Amino acid sequence: MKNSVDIYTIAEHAGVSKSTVSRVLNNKDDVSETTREKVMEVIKNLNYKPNSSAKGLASQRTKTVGLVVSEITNSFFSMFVKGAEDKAMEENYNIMLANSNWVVEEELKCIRIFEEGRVDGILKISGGGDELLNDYLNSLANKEMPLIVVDRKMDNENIPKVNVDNIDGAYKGTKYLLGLGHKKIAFVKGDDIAASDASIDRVKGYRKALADSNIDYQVIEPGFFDREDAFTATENIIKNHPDITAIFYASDMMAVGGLKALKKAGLKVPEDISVLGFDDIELASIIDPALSTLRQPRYQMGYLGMEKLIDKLEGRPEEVYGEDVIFELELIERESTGPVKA
Amino acid sequence: MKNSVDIYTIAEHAGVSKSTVSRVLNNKDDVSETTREKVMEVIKNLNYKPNSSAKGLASQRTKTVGLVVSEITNSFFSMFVKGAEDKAMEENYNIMLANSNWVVEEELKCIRIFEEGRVDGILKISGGGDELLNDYLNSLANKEMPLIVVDRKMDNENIPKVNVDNIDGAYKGTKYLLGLGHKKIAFVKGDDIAASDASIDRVKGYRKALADSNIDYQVIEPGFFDREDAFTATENIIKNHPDITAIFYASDMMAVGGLKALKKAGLKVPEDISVLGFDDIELASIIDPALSTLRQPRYQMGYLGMEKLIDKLEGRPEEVYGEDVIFELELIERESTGPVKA
DNA sequence: CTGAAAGCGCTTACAG
DNA sequence: CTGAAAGCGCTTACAG
Repeated sequence: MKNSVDIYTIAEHAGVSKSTVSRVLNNKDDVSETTREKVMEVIKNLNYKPNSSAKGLASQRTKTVGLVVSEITNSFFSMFVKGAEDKAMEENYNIMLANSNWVVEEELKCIRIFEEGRVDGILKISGGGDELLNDYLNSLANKEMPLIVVDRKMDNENIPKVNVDNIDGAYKGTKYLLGLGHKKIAFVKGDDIAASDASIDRVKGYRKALADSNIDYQVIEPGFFDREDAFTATENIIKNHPDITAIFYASDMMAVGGLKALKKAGLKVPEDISVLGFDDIELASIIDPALSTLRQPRYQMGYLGMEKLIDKLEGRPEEVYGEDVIFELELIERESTGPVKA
Repeated sequence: MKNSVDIYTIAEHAGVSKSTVSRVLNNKDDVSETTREKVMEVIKNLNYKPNSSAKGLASQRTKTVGLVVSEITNSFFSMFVKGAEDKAMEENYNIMLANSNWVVEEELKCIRIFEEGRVDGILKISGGGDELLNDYLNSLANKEMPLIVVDRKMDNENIPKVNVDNIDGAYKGTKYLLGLGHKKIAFVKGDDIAASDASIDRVKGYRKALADSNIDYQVIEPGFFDREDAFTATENIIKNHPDITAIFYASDMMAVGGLKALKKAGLKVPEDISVLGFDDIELASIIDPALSTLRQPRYQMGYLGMEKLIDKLEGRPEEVYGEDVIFELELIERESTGPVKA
């Protein structure tokens, strides 16, 4: 069962000891230039590939991180993954992928497997707001396993977070609509129970902006972050509040459902009614009319989350990764919003 | 540097030897029921987690497979990943993810890392048609590393493949349009150089269907599998061939670009012109009008690819995984196609 | 059904 | 700057 070419083979061919080979492999600086070159040449000639299990066992580090995502099929999430992946590649870390499909049990299962020394740390992206899971994550973080959480609130100071300011984002969006002259603005919220208080915070931002402008009028319909539910929510809104001139959706996907309902009702966007989304998913710029929205820098968030994790794993000072980072949402104006009708 | 609780700790507490602990851990059948229970209990009590590096080193197997994808952000590809992931989970295999971003060098880099004993086998999804890469894959397959290729042609009998019958799919689509009474059908092809001969084969299918129906009329425009290029291609088609009544796009994403061009030109779909896509990406059913298309069973393809790989890794008989599997495309009728105008 | 022993391929103090 | 030796935490014939 012996591997054909291992570190010992290299040592023999180069006329040195295994220790020395290991040193050049790991770029230790206390090796003479001539030995290093000699060893490198043998490595190249014999096409030697270090065995990562052996390395992992001996060094107690695997140079791989675990990535937990709720749903990789959704480009909203895969954009985080891509950012994280790119950073990992840069730093020569590998990624172990776990797709939880929104199922808490699966998420736990994945994390447990990660704990089997397969992984030096874990990057968790979004995910449900389950209590059981939270407890587990907390216990993890307080123990030995480095953990970073992206796109999600967590009440644990030991877990560095990368997130977005949802209150401010919704505030900004509402203010923008107000600035366009809209006075009757409906809000289609997501799912109150869902992850990261995203929907709750967005509702807060909407309300705050209205209050700051002394506007009493407010209509909030639940769309559950679902396209079809948002379709229904939109039908309800235009039926019950025909005087409304703008609808702000807590996600682009819901806005897309809304657009369809509006079209069905014969309402033109943005001439008759303005539509504002949230997230800036790829679809937002593809759909017709292109959606105005609040952009969430998902690639950067994933990238930064991975950067923090690796900083931690590499033992860099806590100042560089310990602080939470909260990104702002950027307003993207496209075709679905316009000034209120005179 | 010793781990607090290892197999030896368990052995001590249970009053047995490490060998026995290892046996129950690996579900060997030659352990008495009483010892097994005793050991299991200790394992549970001490919350023991086996160290996968040690396991990997000793057993020469990591129970993880490498997944190479071109672009995880694209839901077309992530659907394969999800299928593969689900199957891996079922079989208790882990997934190491590598996103090549379409860059051949990165793809090679990923595969090389996988070779460092991190991975028992590789599942390659789509990807470019580079010669260098092909050679490398061939050399891999002929050596020790199990490899399965999904959504891609490869001239190597030692590499089991899971693919789709593109010629037949395009044939079917064209026949469908013909059946609707269309006689002047344009085809927007993809990228001749791209992976898997997908575009080339689809063009073949289109031509074959026309030939079988004794129709000489044929118009082929390149759209490079790109939305914007397809937009331009569509403008060219309607300008140069105003008598055309249907356009068949080699991908849904191109069809979406086409829809936009058609709308801009004031043409109604499907009243004035029918539009048929290829792939059945999520967007196809979201867009308005919903796209008729040929469905590629990506989830199943990913799932089956992983199944084959694991069958191979588990040493199951070659009959169960050695054969290539070619799926048919399924015609999905939605709103963008209709009978030709009288 | 169970244990002792060798070994998987590396890293890492320690000594020189 | 380099080598010998111990050790990382498992698995796996081998023997009984």
